[in-house]
Amino acid sequence: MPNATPFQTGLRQHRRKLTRGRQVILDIITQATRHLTPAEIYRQARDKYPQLGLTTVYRTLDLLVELGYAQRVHLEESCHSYLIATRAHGHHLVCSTCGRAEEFAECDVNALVRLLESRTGYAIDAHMIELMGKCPNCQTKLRAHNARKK
Amino acid sequence: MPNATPFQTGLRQHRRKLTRGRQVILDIITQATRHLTPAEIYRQARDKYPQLGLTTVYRTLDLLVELGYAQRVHLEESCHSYLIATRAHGHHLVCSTCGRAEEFAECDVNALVRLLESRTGYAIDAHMIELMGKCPNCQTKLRAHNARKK
DNA sequence: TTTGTAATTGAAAACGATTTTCATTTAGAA
DNA sequence: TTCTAAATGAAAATCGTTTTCAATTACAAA
Ligand SMILES: [Mn+2]
Ligand SMILES: [Mn+2]
Ligand SMILES: [Zn+2]
Ligand SMILES: [Zn+2]
Repeated sequence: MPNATPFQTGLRQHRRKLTRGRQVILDIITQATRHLTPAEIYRQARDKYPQLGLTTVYRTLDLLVELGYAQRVHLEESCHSYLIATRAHGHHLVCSTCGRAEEFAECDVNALVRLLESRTGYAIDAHMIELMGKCPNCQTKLRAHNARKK
Repeated sequence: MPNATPFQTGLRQHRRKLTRGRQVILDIITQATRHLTPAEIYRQARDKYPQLGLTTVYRTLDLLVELGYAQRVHLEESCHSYLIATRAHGHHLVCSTCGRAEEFAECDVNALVRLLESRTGYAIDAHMIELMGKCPNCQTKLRAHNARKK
């Protein structure tokens, strides 16, 4: 099997199949210079492959992320949770198990901002920094749970 | 008018009214140690104020964010756009006008992570960093547009 | 206190994004 | 070529959010 693409190889390793829809979708996000929503990808994909279903677009994007061929971008709008505001400029450290959150103000992005502005020409005016982990409580519970299981 | 709360004062300054629903919602997120979705807030609020509508919860949260009494947290799940993955560990600088994105790998969070781990006891295992700004193209267009308007 | 009015409300419907279901098709190993 | 697990598309269900609208309410002004 000569000339297998990395995508073909990756799929085979995970016992997944290469289909026309998957190839078309990967091609689209490969060529894009901007982030695309599932609906946008669906519209573009149907030009090349009209019978493609939107469901398959969602499933394929999940697969591409899982296999590392695509990544998600988080945008400002929609799908939020809310926390009381205690500082003007706050970022959060959120427990991925229970949702508990600690606020922090330290964020030293100036050096990074300057570097990227000169590299890309963008005028950077905002940033989003969030850290995820396990809170002390959840760590304790998890340890107890693991001990019991042993 | 003695003893006005900061919330009452803030509302009056913006010519908004203090209602029972608004007070209940602010109380809930004030007492919470975790982030809460609109649906979660709605459920809790109805214990204290059964006739409250979910619509009002959404409207109130927008208001609280606008006035600076609440802030939004972005979570891992739902509401994404997608980009091709070109690096194992990539963050993005996204143009807020056209959506164009540049990937970058520099992210120096180790010092921050250590500081916060010792301060909070969390075991930090992930982070989300995204920068927003205007790409060179959009800056040019914007400048041209402003010049024409003058 | 009463009045006037803009702000606010809740119910219902509309909306948009995402997921589930299920019968059918298909990629690719054997 | 055969066989089967994987994948598919259409439709319906589900979920979060917004819009609409007539009724209510907070509160400034009289
Ligand atoms: Mn910051
Ligand atoms: Mn990083
Ligand atoms: Zn926790
Ligand atoms: Zn742009």
